[in-house]
Amino acid sequence: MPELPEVETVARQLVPLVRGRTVVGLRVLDPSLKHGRFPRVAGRQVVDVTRSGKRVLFHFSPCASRDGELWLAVHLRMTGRLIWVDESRGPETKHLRARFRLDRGALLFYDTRRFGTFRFYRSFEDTLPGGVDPLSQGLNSREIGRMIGNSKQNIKAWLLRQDRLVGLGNIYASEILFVAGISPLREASSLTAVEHDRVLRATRRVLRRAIKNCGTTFSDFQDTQGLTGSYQNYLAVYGREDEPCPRCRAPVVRLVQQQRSTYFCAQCQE
DNA sequence: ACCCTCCTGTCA
DNA sequence: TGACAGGAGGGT
Repeated sequence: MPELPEVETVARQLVPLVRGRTVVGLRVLDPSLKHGRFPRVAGRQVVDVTRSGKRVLFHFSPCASRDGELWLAVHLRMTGRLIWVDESRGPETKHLRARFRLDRGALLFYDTRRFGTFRFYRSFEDTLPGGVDPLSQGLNSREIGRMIGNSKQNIKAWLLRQDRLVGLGNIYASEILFVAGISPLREASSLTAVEHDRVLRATRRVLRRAIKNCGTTFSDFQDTQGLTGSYQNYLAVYGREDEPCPRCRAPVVRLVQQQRSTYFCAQCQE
């Protein structure tokens, strides 16, 4: 469940569960999730859990007698899930890829498709994503226009880039363009200043509402600690091919851009 | 600025 | 059996 609102939801839900606890150990069951060097994490405390782009960022205190602080970025990709269990007895082991044991309880990482990654960092600066968080203060529509520049990409593909805006994925890109009333087929550089403003406003409106609803959850598994979003009930166009557009009742169109589905209303979005 | 691939599962 | 799935890095 991996776009900005889902990752934000995961991070927020983990804070009260793991903050202040001491790590007993980390066991990696699937070596392919390891990226970069893996320092020793046992004995450190979890200082905080936040979101960095689409990654869940764990901040660890220094070890008693070792070097400095440590950060771990967990990227859930398509199917990664972080599940908290109080008793480590008898949890589901299918697709279990890593296990964090804390002083009480454990944090389990499940990932069916095994695209997820763990990456450790020695400094906070190194964890910073390449793009701008769309919910960050200070971002304005002029900056959107500047980032788009003369990009020849279609605006849907541009929104999916993580080196400009971070956090948008396939669901929210379609939803944002619907709210903004802009066709996903438009060349990014063709957007006007007014449309840059509509894109930014739509982005923030959609993301905030999705976060308020704990994100979008398709599969009907319920995560141990209530990681079940409800925003799927509010999706205007995503996954709704041939259903009536909520604004004009014309059938929602599905098309493929960059090998990924895009949904939009050909009547309302120009 | 694309297309493919990584991996596993589900559904028509 | 083939299309498709919330992602992104690598190659052309």
